[in-house]
Amino acid sequence: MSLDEPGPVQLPDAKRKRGQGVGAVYETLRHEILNLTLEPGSPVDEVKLAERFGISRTPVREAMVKLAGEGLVVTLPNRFTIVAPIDFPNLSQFFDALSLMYRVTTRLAAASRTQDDLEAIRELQRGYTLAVEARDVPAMIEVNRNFHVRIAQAGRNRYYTDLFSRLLDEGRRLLRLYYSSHNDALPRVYLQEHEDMIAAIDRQDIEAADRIAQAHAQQIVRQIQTYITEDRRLNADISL
Amino acid sequence: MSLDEPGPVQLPDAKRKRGQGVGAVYETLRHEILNLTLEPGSPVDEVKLAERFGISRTPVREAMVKLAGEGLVVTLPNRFTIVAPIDFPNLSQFFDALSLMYRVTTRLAAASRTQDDLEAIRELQRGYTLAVEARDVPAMIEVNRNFHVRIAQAGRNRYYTDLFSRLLDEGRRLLRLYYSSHNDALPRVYLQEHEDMIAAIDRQDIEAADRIAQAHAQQIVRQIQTYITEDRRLNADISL
DNA sequence: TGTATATTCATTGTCGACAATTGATGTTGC
DNA sequence: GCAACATCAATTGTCGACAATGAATATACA
Repeated sequence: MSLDEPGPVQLPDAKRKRGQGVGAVYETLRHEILNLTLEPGSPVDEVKLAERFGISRTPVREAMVKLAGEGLVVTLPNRFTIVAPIDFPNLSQFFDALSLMYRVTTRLAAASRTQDDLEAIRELQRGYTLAVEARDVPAMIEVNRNFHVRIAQAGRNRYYTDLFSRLLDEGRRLLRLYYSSHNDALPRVYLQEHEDMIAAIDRQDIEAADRIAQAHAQQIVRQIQTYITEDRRLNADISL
Repeated sequence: MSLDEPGPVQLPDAKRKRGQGVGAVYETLRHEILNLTLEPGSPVDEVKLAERFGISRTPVREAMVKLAGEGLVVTLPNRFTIVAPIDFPNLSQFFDALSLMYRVTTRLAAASRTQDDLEAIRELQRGYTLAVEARDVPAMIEVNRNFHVRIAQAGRNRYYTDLFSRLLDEGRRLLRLYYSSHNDALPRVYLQEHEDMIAAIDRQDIEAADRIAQAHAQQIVRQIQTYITEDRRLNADISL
C-alpha cells in the first residue's frame, strides 16, 4: 500500500533562521510518523536527518527529545531511536481514554462555545464534507481530527485539549492503517453525527452533546476493532 | 518561609556514565521546581547548571527540552528559560481536570486492582499516616501524591496515569505554596477519606469509589480555593 | 566444530568553540 | 532634555570533533 507522497526534499543551502531547524525537523518527523510515511518501529537515523535538513546533529537531537516526550518516538539509550510502535495489546486503554475525552470536550464545548467557535467548527465540518465527497481519505482523517480538536478548544480546558489532541493523533495512525483498505462505507454516519454534535453544541445542550459524543466514540472504536479483528483473521488464515 | 533544604551539592569530579548527566539535571530540576525551591517565573541559567553538575551545556539543554515538554519550564526563544509560572487565571481548568482524573482513576482501580496493588496502596497510606503524625508537611504532600498515583496505576490506563501524575505534580506546587502557612487542621479529613477510598477499591465497589473520589477532590479544591481567597484578601488589604 | 574472548565498526552522548540574536548601554543630533 | 540610532555585552542556538558504548565480526582455544 502506497502511504504518501515522498517526504519534501529540503534545500540544504537555504539559510534558515536560528530556531527554524529544530522546528522543521520536529514538524516534518511528526507528520511523517502520523501519516505512517515512517513505519512504526523503524529506526530514525540522526545523521541522515541532519544531512537531509542540512543542519548538524544537535538540533536534530533536540527535535528527537521533543518527539520522545510526546511518545512519537522511543529512544533506546546508547543504541538507536525508533518510531513509536503501535501498542496493540493496550488498545483498550486507548479507546477508554479516547471515549472519555470525546465526551468531556464536547460537553464543555456545549457549555462554553462562542459564536466564533461555532463558525470555526462549522467551517471544518464543511471541509470534512468536501473530503468525504472527494473520497480523499488522508484529508478526511486530518480534517476530522482538526474538527474535534477545535471543539475541544471551544471547551477551554488546556489539559483536556492536550490529551485529546494526542489521542486523536495516535488514532490517526490507526485509521491510516485500516482505512485505506476498507475504502468508504462509514463516513456518511460520521457526517450526520458531526451535524448532530454541532447542533447540540449550538443550543448548549450539554446532555445531548455528551450522548452524541459517546455514541460517536463508540462508533469509531467499534469500527477500528472490526478492522483489527478482520486483520487478525487474515493472519490466522495464513498461519493455519 | 524557608522552603527546603539547599540543593544537593554535586561533585564535579565523580565520573558519570554516559546518560547520567541529563537524567541528573532533569530529576534535580524537576524536584526543585515542584518543591518551590526554584521560584515560579525565575530564570534558569544553562551555564550555571552546566557548572553545577560539571557537564557541558548540551546535556543541560536536553534536560530543559524535556522539562519544557512537560510544562515545568517555559522557553523564550533566543532569550531565556524560566520556571513555569503558576497559572492562577486558569486554575478552574486545573481543578476540573484534576477532579475528573481523581474519579476516573479511582473507578478503574476499583475495577482492576490486584492484591499487590492493594498492598502497595495500603503501604503508602501508612506512610501518609506517619507523615501526618509527624506534622511533616513536605512528606505529606509527596506521599499523598504517590498514594493517588499508585491508585491510578492499579487502574491500568497509561493515559490517565500520565495526565493525573502531571496534575498532581502541578498541585504539589499549589499545596506547597499555601500549606506551610496554614499548618495543620485538614489532614484528618483526608486520612479518613483515604481509608474509605481503599475500602471501596478493596471491595471493588466502583460507584462508591467514584463518589468518594469526587468528594475528596471537592475537598481539596475547596481547600486550595480558600487559601487563594485569603491570599487575595491579604493583598487587597495592603493595596487599600 | 563450537564456544569464549578480543577486535572492529557504526552510532550515540558529550564537549568546547563560534555565530546569531536581543536587551542594555552609550552616543549623537536636535 | 530627549529621541533616534549605533555599539556593546550577555546568552542562546548551532557546529564539527571526540570519546564512550554496544553489536557485529574476527580470532583463539578446546
